[in-house]
Amino acid sequence: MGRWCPRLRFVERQRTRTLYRAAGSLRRDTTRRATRDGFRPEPEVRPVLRMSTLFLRTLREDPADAEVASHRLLVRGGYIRRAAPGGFTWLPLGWIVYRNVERIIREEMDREGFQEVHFPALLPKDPYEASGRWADYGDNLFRLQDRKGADFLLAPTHEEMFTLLVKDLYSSYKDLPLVIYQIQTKYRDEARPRAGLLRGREFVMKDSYSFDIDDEGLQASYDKHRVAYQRTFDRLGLPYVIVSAMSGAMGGSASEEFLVPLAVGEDTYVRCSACDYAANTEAVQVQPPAPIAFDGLPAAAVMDTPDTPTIQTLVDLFNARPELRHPDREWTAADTLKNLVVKLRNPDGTSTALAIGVPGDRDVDLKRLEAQVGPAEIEPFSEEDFAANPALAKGYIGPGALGLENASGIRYLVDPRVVDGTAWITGADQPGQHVMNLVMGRDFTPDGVIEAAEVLPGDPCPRCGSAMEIARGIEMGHIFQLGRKYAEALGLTVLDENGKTRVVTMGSYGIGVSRAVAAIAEIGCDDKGLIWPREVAPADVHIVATGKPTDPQLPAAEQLAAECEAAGLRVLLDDRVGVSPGVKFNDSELLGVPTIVVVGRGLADGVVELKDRRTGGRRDVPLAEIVGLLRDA
RNA sequence: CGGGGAGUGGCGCAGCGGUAGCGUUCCUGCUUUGGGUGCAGGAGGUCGGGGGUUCGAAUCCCCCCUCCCCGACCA
Repeated sequence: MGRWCPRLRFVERQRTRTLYRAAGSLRRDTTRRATRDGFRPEPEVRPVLRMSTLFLRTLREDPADAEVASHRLLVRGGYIRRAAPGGFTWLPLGWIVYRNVERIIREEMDREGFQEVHFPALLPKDPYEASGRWADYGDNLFRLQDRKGADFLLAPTHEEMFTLLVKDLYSSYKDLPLVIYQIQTKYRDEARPRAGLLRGREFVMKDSYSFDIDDEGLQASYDKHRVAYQRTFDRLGLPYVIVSAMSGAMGGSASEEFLVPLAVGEDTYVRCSACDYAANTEAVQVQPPAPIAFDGLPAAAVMDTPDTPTIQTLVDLFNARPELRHPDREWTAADTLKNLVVKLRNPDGTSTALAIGVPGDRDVDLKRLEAQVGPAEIEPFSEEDFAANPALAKGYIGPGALGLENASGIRYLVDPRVVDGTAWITGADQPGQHVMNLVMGRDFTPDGVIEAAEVLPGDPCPRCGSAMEIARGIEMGHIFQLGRKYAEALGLTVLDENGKTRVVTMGSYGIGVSRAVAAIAEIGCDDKGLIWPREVAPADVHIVATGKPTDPQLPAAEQLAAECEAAGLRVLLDDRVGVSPGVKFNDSELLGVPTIVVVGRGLADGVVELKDRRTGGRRDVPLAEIVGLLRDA
């Protein structure tokens, strides 16, 4: 890393940019890339994009197979085109937008001193076999064979390759810390690709990996990414919520997701209405209530409760029968303890039964459960399984039979709300019988606690106790302290200052690049079309020439476009002849360049119309002032 | 992988045993030029694929593929 100092380079870049801008010879956000030899500016002037020759066809109607706004509008606006199940072709405008997004991400990575590399997407099986992921990844992994029958895969992420690369080249603590990243096409054989770019089987991801000697170093690398991601999403114009995520069985500790709040998103998260707590539902930790003393609690009693197969019928029965009624109030589902038995399919192919007890007013959330028991997968407990375990009375299962020490021998875990001294109505392990006043800690003792009950709106925040709300979002980024799992599996060690071998600790950090394009489109659009933030837009200004082919508007627009180009602005010029103004206006709104200039009937008075795509606001501006206005905008 | 819907010119749709249609797009000519202008002429389709039934299949039957929506999984 020695000689190359990105931080310094960045400062230098800023300075040069200011100079260029002052000279009016550089477009505002010109792309400049870091290389070992210094900064190499791209061509300083981008030629005007002319709609008369642009490889573009906008559609008058929505494509029928597109549901979400971003998919609909990106196809209709001629940005992308479906080419394969879960795969899209980028057309010229789309590719410009895509590269802008990529550039912003790259700049923010480089700014932190992270270094870019590039792996193949097509990889041999061996490293993934060594890490165990060849088996663990399951059907989502694209697998193929070469002509000799050797196994390959199309990489879904590159932890193994990064780990091996560093192992290849580095062997001393002096080489660390290190962060390297790539922007790569990734492949996942999604069961259901959908929503256009939001979830494809081929997509582009920026993934970076940090390598540190100790936990403090890992934390520092993690924090750097956190900050870099915040800056990146700000520049992309994407609102986001940072939520705690499950690091689960992956062996990591800290893990956070950057979610863009969108109803079309597939991630459910909770957010506190009072404090800044936010978490993926899988990661929500319930705050257990205080235990209750056993003194004075009535004794448990078994009751005949025929025809009560559901929680609701059970509660109704208890409220209806005088001898079962609660002395002070109506019974509710929250007074019951619901017990569910599932089968865990372990990665090694074996199965274990697991029983879960949750308050009867909520269901078991299979996603939360799976996050807790991963990498095992959940299967329903079948009729045959019930038959094989006679201690279980289906529909009347209770703590009396559950537990490693009890008749069923099935491990029994309960919700954190089930604390010592709480009394429950629950199954009595005999058909048609329930037990009431069964007290936790006195009458039964489960094998442990599990976070598997569903999270409901209004549940108390684990941090401050205020009511939480539930929202949907799309995962745009994930930062994750991997720890030593991959380094251990693949033997990545370095010598420390005492000459002792140390296993390196790692972090992995991803941003969905192609997904970001869709998310930005989704966030910004309206019923007329797309609205890009300026930095990712395909142009700074969309100049529309109206009037007959022989009118002065077209030459005036050409002239204006040339002046803008010279001033460093990126221009999209609608110079199509014989296209009516209505069509041009509609296209300009569909395409979503943030600023639109109409060279039209005001030209006779020396003015053009300046339109803001987002607000719809428009005003006449003297032709002579327009370039300055745009440049300073 | 379960449940539901659908595949017919670039796009949107109709046709549901008897010669493949409409709108839009595209091409030509005229017309129009501040919100998808009007008129006329034209181009463009292995009716998702394969098998079967039938004198005859876009249409009926079987298998497969693909797309969309809701669930189970992921940036």
